[in-house]
Amino acid sequence: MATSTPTFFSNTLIEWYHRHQRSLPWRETTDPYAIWLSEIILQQTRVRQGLPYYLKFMERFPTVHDLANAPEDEVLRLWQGLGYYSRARNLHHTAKQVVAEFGGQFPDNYHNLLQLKGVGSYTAAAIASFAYREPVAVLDGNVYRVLARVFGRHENIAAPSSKKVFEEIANHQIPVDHPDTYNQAIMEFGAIQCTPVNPDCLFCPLQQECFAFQNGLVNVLPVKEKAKSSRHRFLHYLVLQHENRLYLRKRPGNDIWQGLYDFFTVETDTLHPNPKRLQEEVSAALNIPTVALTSTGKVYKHILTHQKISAQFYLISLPFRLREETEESIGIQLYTIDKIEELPKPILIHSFLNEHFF
DNA sequence: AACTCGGGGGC
DNA sequence: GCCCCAGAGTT
Repeated sequence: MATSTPTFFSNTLIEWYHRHQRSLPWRETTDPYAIWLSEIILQQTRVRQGLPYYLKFMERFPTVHDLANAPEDEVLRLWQGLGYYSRARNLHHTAKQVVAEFGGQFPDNYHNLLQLKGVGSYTAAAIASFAYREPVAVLDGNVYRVLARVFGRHENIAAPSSKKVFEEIANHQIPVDHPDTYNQAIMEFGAIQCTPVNPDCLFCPLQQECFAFQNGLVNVLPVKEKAKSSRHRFLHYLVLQHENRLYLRKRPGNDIWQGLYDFFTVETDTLHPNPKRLQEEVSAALNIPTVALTSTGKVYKHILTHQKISAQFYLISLPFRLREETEESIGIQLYTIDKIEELPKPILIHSFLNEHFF
């Protein structure tokens, strides 16, 4: 596992880190709650994007108890715009678990941290090293890239099987005396110096040691298999308005945006489906007479990692309320505009509402 | 092992 | 457009 003696690699990174590190709030604490929160927020998220969310969460939920006591909708609303909303649901779940089962105390080692929902190998290593100085190496996108280049590893970093290769290298390099600083340093180095494109090799302290630089492979390493291309989806949002309220629904599981609110939706396989069929589907689902469907005209494009969404909105003013039975079967409910502002929503929906109602 | 889960920003 | 970001959970 971890070596007791520093290596040239770890020494160089730590020295570089002391000169180039950014000042970030979660580096000023050893509170496992604050560190855990920051690590969940920063999963697959750039520091610049996550930082304001961290500050908002710490202000609203200074302790794990505050977070545990909050309603899920409020947690999701604060998370709105950050994406990968399962992180927020798991965050809330784990906060409640830590309070209910562990008396508000976070597990204090890598193995036990791994048991928490939303805490995988990366996050467990991060918390263990930053909060408790346990010598376990973090392995994130930055680390993969730095190790692949410096040590000349050609394994496909997208393949789960290559994880142990990099784990072994990283755990061989981590110094037991400063595991926290080392982990911070290698990630910071990847984020600032050894960037995915146009890394700053000219002023790199590892230039002489770096396999990729010495062999002209900086633009080849790390090897990463390209992801499958995404699918197109065409969503038709029915904005049903009754007096001063709109019908919204909380999105169910097994699809994007679980737990967030949007409108009654008809999904088609083309951008411009047969208008008559669309109308028939709507009137049947809502149990109302056929109404003219005229979209607001704009097609909202929304790009996700695995999906390209084209959304259209149809404003419909209902002179009556839907039958309760219909509301329940579709899962929609009337909300005032003020209440809707408070609900967690996909950015797509938030953008639409901003242009028409807020 | 493959798939899915957001949204933003650099180039 | 394409790439990647302080990854994790599910199947």
